[in-house]
Amino acid sequence: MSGPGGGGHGLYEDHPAAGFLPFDHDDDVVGSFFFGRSAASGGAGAGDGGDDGVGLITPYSSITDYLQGFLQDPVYASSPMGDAAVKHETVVDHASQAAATPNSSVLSSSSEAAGGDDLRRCKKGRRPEDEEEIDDEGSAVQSCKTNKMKNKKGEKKEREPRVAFMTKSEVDHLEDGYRWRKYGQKAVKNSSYPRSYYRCTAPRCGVKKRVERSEQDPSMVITTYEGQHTHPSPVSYHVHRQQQGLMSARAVMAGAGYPFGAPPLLGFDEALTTRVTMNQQQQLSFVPSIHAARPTMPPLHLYTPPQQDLLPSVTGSHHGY
DNA sequence: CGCATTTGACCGGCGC
DNA sequence: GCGCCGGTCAAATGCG
Repeated sequence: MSGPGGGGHGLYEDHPAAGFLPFDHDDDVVGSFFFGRSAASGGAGAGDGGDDGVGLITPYSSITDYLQGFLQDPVYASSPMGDAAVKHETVVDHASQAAATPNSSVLSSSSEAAGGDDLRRCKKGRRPEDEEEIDDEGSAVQSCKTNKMKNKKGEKKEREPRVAFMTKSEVDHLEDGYRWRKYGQKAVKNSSYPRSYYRCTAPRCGVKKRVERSEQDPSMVITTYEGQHTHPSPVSYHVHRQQQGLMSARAVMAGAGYPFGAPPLLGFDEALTTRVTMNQQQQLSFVPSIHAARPTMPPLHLYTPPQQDLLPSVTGSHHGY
């Protein structure tokens, strides 16, 4: 295979662009950027000035919230980067709201709030010819990677907005309320941990996510979402099976004036608690937030729900719903 | 049996 | 131009 596996220059240690990293290009950067920033600056994005590319997103209580909120939020979707080819990165520290989401943080980037979710499914490789596929909705789908990477004018294709979460977890694949199918795994450079590739199993939903462990802190899982779900989270079904704990948690969110309304779903949080429930021994190492790891994170405008037991006891099946 | 995962191969982008 | 590397495909395999 082409698996590089080891060696190389330390992206994590000394990425040249510490202040502003082209997030959309290499997710190794996620870790690098994140830690670099947190360690280097209390603000101003660790960098050579002028770079206000790094901002703080407010209040999302979970990955699910991001998936359904951030990616659709016009404010961030159309984003400050305007038409420039510049990428915009955003950081949210979910650890600050430890109670609600004990240990996840977020990075995000969008290269242009491009929505095109029709760039999926590209029969690359053994494809004998460059045929064009028609997807279920009748729209032409570029069927090869070449086309996927470039638009008709030969320009580089714009990547879909991406959001990365760092979560302290012992399991790699965090439940977030959606169903995912793993379609690949690769060893990544400068990391002893492989990166797994998942795609949403829902028909016509081109959302992908990548999961990898932080080389610097193996207890941290970096989950990068790309794209936007075109369907509601199947976890809603699961929610119905929840005890009031979770439901009340949602109520709290709503009642507290949650900026985008109560999170449609609490899939991720749910997953967290689910996992804890499933494997008690994980609980001890799972709970501590990443606060300790990143003490210099600036204060964020984070939503902190009126405290209650936001971690309902959940009887979880391991599946998303 | 159907679906998910594993895994080696392949392709394109990009840096040198 | 070449090689490295990330990303994806798809056959094989595993599992419920």
